[in-house]
Amino acid sequence: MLRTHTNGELTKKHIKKIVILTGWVHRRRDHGSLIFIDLRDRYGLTQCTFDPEKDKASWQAADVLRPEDVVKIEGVVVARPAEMVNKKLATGEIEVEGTAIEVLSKSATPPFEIKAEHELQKPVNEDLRLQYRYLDMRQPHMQTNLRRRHEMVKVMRDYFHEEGFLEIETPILIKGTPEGSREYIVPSRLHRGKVYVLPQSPQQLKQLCMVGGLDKYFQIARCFRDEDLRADRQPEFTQLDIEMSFCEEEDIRQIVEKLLIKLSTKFLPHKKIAAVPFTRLTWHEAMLKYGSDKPDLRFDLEIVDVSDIVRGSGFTVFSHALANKGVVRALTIADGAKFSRKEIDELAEAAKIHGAKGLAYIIVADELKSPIVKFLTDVEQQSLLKATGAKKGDIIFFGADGETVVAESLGAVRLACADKLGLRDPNLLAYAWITNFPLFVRGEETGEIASAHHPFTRPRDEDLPLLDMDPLRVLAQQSDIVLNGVELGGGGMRIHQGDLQAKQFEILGISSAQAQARFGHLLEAFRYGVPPHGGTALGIDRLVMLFQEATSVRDVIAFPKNSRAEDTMLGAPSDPDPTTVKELGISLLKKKINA
RNA sequence: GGACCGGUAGUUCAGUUGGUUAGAAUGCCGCCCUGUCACGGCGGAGGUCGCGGGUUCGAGUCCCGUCCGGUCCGCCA
Repeated sequence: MLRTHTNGELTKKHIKKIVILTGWVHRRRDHGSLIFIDLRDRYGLTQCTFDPEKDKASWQAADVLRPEDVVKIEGVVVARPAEMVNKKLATGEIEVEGTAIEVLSKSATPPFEIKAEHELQKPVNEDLRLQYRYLDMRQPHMQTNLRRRHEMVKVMRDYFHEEGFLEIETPILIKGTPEGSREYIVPSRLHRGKVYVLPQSPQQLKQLCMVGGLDKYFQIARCFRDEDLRADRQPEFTQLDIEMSFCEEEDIRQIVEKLLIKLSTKFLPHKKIAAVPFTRLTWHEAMLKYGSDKPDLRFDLEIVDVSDIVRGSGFTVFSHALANKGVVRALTIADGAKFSRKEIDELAEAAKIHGAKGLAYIIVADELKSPIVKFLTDVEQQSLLKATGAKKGDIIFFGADGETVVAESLGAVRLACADKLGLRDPNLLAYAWITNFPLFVRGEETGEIASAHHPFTRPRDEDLPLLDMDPLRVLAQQSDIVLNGVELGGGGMRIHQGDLQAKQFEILGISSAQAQARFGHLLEAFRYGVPPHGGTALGIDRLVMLFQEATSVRDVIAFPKNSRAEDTMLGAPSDPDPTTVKELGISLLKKKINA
């Protein structure tokens, strides 16, 4: 190594030692004759001093150093006088009296300043950060995030190894299935006019690993989805993917729960896990009480159904919604009576984003204050107060519409109120299992039945008879794990019988010929002895994001894409090379589609 | 595909009711300074106010369009 020590390790123990340090010039403080250079690397900062009376040559070299120059500094470790100790630095008790400087690489003035951990910093524009990601990575929060990510993944690997899992790599070039999210395709030179597809998840391959007798599989798996992005969604992302044989759904939850507790106590010892074992809610309960399949359970604020109370109500918004097979639900916010008119309008906007036409409310004071109270009978008013448990000082919000709109809009109002009231405790880890997901949903646009998760999800055994009668009522052996209102991942039991799998394809409107074409490999594999199996996948980017209190997964990914799925640093995606396009036979692809 | 917020110096931002030469901090450059650590002092350079059009005697400011960035909805088996 070019250095004897890093910039984070010198202490009083090293005094009088001759050392060689390397790193970036973080800052230069020039006192006319005496010059201070803060030398920075991943490990910390070390102050180096250059005194013309002690060493003229190195002092002259220090005089022309600029921030971000990469240098090698030789010198002797000396104690700082007591009054000059810097308590903000791990190396603050010493400094290095420089005797020689070698400039390894000069730096141009960077487009933004690199700040140290203890320095105030305002974040610069993210597109600039992404364009100069290699500079942004020098910032302490990025260094911390990426280091913590590594440490968390290390814990996962060690954990699953100890639990008897094998880390198996599945291919990135695979075959597509038109089910599910949009896929990235990769044209093939050897097979002109044909394409590989990048996996949205290794789902089928890990199931085939179970057929292959690997028993317990895990992978830190890169997944690709060509969908629009969000703060917590990237087109390529990493999931902790696991699958096990001869298990039941509870075994999967146990293994994940144990890991999450381990990670939480190791990396967030100052935070409290809200409930161990983790809270469990059925999907129906979650949607009713919290208006979300990923509820933030750091606070209560529950929604109740009041349809029966206002069924005959003179308030037409309520009665019309109920007449149209909708529901009326109420969300009571303790201390919400203090909301201003403006705040209530903001909450109504939050409801409208999710399809609500408005947001009726009642403020509970000495009397009920509300634009709608005149439409409600005394009996209705008293029943509503009883059903909601609202007390003086509270506000009750109402949603009246189709069930989904009411749930989601009141769910959004619930979260917005929690923000306004500061109820989202940053030191609480509210993990929750959302269980018993529906197996199927009706597609909003197509009106056809579609898988809620994926077509390999196993129905609950007791719901098997419903498959023929009323498939939308079938619940799945499927649960999601949620942390503080963010979906970390989900999984459950898979179908391991060919006939049940075939039936499920049929319900999904996939003909046996189509099923054979798309999933023939799976159906064929299911003929040769399949262990009952199940598994799950956790979003590693999201998990690290939450642990680091980052506001975006981009802050825990070394080289993320921007919100338009571009890498502005590399300039990807880019125009293809014409020769390559010819070789790949992309025009053939077009012809095939037109044919 | 849609809604909202933003785009002014390298960076982070301010810019009043439309009014003279568009400011601050920081960074950058130069000079001074031997104990600073976000060093300090003095001086300097640095701007197509995203772009195009319009209204006006006059536009960073108002209007229309457009591009770019971000957040959200749709979408994400």
